[in-house]
Amino acid sequence: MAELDIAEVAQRAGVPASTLRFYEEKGLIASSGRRGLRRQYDPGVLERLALIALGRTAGFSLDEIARMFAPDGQPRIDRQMLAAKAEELDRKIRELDVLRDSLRHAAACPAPSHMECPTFRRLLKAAASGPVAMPRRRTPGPP
Amino acid sequence: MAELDIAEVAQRAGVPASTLRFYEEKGLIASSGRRGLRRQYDPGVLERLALIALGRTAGFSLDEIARMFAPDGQPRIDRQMLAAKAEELDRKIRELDVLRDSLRHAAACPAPSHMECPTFRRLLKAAASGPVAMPRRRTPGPP
DNA sequence: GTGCTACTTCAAGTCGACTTGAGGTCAAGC
DNA sequence: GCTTGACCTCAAGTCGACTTGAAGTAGCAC
Repeated sequence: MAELDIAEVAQRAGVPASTLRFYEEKGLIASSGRRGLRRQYDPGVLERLALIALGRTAGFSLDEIARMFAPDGQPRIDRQMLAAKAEELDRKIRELDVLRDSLRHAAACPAPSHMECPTFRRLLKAAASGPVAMPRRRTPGPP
Repeated sequence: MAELDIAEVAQRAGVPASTLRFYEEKGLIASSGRRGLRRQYDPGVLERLALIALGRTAGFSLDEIARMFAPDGQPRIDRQMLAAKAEELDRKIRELDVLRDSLRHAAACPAPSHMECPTFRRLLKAAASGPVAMPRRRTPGPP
């Protein structure tokens, strides 16, 4: 039989079981049944979890991802949305490119203080005028 | 006289006054005095706020940024830290590059369902094996 | 001197994605 | 049959960066 125990899904998908329960509560995944208390999953859940991980990586929220599944569970991904996200990502990448180069310069800059480095000052001006949203990192941390 | 009122600093720096108070509480900025109750700022605070914005953009936390100022208020930025952040940023950029390209492909892909597109499936596998931390957006929102 | 209004303080609330803790249950091994 | 341990539920907590709300106050115009 092909049913997977929650522990196995957790292990294979690389997420804690608590996350699986949380996703279920949010309607992102479904368990195919129970053995006693324990959730059993259809192997297809792994693909679905991969899809969720992908969506998260692309910057979609869990709610947005939830909307990407048709009621029957089939992914129903709006191509326009993907294209829009790709463009958004592209803009962000460009910004990060500039930032990375500037950081590198600042790191290598021979000016005695960063405030005396023209490149650094230019960076500052840019930062002052065009703030970019930047992230927190996901740090699940140890038990 | 060159003192700026909190409202003016807020306006010029493009952040709400509440943020300035919050930053002060965190020790990131300091007001130069008061006129009555109202905070007055030295114009240098604008540069400092730009520095903070820059740091945020680069992915530093407020606490990390706080540590980038010497007790005398002068920025004291560790070049090694900058270089490390630049490398971190570079890795992230590469990941996002791949992701963007894949999203674009998926958006343009002629397969009837995404699950039948080989590129999409490859993407999925990658997402499943190497999860990437991705951000929340800063959405200050309307009053 | 009175009002208006933009500031002030301080505590508490928000957002998203989970995690943690307390107390309970059950399949399996001995 | 009893223990063990991994799962269960449900509520509450966490993290970071702020925002919001209530209640108070001072500078300025009149």
